[in-house]
Amino acid sequence: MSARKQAWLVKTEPDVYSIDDLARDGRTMWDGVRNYQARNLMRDDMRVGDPVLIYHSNTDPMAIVGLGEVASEAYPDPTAFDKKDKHFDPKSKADAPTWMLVDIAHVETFSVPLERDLLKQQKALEGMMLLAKGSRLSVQPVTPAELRAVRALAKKRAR
DNA sequence: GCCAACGTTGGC
DNA sequence: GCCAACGTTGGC
Repeated sequence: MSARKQAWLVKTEPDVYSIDDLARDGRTMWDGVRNYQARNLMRDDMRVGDPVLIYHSNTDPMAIVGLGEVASEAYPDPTAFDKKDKHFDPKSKADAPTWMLVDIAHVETFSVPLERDLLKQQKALEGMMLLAKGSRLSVQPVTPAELRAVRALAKKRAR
């Protein structure tokens, strides 16, 4: 028996890539992450099949909008090698890639987005990294209790 | 639009 | 190695 899967949360700006885009694509390279801590989590700690909450940041309303799952092992982020890409990084070399990513697959879109204000009201989510002041990490671990609370909330709010 | 929090860069 | 300056994230 495998250990309980680690759960995650990833942020995305819906203007750039939304849960609807993910639903349409089925799965996608989670590219463009340029933060070492976030990279390390994807590279070292994510496992295929881990659940991933999808969060819309920098938008109105900000909300957890659905669930995905890790769909690949980590591999080099090709956008780092592409001069024309916004996330091009001349320091990342093909034989020693700086930036790694995983694929994320769509699992479900919550019928009602779980807005940040609502999340903040949940006792069970008090310690959630997402809700901490100044928390900017775009790939973050989620505890089993937090995942359970979010899924329960999604079910309760479903219509 | 503002700005706090945080990460990175570069001069020394 | 320190730290000031700068850039970015992202909530408000």
